[in-house]
Amino acid sequence: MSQVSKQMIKNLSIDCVVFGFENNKLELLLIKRKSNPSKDSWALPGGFVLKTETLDEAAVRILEENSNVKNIYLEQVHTFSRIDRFPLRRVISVAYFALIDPENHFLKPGVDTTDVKWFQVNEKIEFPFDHAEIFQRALKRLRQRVRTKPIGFELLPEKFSLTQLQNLYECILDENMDKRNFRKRILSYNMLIPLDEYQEGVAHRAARLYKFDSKEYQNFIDKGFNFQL
Amino acid sequence: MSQVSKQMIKNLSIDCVVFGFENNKLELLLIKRKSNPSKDSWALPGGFVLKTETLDEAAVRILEENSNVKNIYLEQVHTFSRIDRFPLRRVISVAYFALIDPENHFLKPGVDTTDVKWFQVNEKIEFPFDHAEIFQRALKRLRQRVRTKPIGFELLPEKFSLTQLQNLYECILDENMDKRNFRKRILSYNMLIPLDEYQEGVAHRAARLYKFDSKEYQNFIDKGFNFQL
DNA sequence: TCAAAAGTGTTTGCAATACACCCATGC
DNA sequence: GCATGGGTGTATTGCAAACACTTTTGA
Repeated sequence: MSQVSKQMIKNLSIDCVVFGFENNKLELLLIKRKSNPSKDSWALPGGFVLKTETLDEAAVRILEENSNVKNIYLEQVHTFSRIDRFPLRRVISVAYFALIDPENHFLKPGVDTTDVKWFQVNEKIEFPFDHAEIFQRALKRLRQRVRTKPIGFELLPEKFSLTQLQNLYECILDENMDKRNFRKRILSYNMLIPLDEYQEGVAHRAARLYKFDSKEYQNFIDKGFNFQL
Repeated sequence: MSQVSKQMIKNLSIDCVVFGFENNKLELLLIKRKSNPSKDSWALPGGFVLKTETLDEAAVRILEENSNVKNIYLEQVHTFSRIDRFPLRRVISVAYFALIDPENHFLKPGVDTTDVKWFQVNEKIEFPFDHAEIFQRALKRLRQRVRTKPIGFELLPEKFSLTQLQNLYECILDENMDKRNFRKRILSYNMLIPLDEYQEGVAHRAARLYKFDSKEYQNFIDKGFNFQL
């Protein structure tokens, strides 16, 4: 521990806003803090940057240490610097955001964590510190992202129905979309590969499943597009 | 100086990417460094954050101290953290960007600065440290900004012609636009107030001058729009 | 009268929207 | 056979794009 703290940059931390999608709801990954300040409250996974790593590297490490979530892409959002944002001393925090499929990640509390859990984004969450602000900022980024880059690959299971994808968009943007127009648009990108597989065990006509064409998907990540409603 | 350095957060700095528009060219404000490292090279105005200020406050202070440019709006862009980005020790730097009208700001070198000057963005600039990367990131942000929010108020004189405004857009995006379509589009926002004033002393038909309707301008800043070509 | 930039409208095509009914499945 | 969600096509509208000539002014 003394060795670890020697390497830490004590005034610089990372907070991770990790979004998931499950049961047709947008979710957020939170950890329960083992120690003070704000012991026992549910907070964004976070920690201090080490002298030997970049911020991107720190974000990946910290998320894994807190929650066991690994091998994901984290993107820097904003750096928060309110003077009293952390009660013990001046700490500036760099926020990262990520999208993952909850099904694919086994959660395990880390060293300074007593629990890790998914929360629905639309339930009221009492955040400690300035985490409410950080979360809002990340959500805003997500909403902007969904309009300009394809999304879903990271949030959905490998095989999914168009309705699932539409639900994801509707959850993120918090608005309803026309089914026919949505399908027309999303299929026109040629980013989805229709499979010869269908939903099973549902009490209605089974939906066709699709997967992403990762080449085309990547292509649109690079080029961007303009997805309206 | 010892008092000042006591207050400094020595591992956290700000770098400012300040854009201007003059003679139909997009410009960048650089300072000439008085001391090592990279003494005498032209660099982004920067400095260290104080313990008593937020990042936004630091950016404003640092830009003024470096260049005398004041009373402007600076927006956070990204935080840079390459481990060897600063040669003397580990320093993380938060980049800010701003848009100003060069005519409205009298430049004056600051304490650690021997000179301040506008450079054209399309000339090759040899940046020290990771300033090339920071600059590129800010330019990208500017290009994205120009598509989604009105721009120009901060970069142009109070009264300007539509051609000037179009030139600004063309410089930022580095592409040519159709004059009629540009005018149609920009006027349709009802963001410009036509004046009963015209260019003077030009060897051709004098262009009508306009100014921004600051209420509508602000409205579009808040709502955003989608400006294509 | 010439050069140089200002100013102005119309047509065309594509893409966004709105909209309603039949289909397959499990119970 | 009914409830549940899956799946499909067309007509309309509005916006983006392409495009060329006349006007004004100073030199």
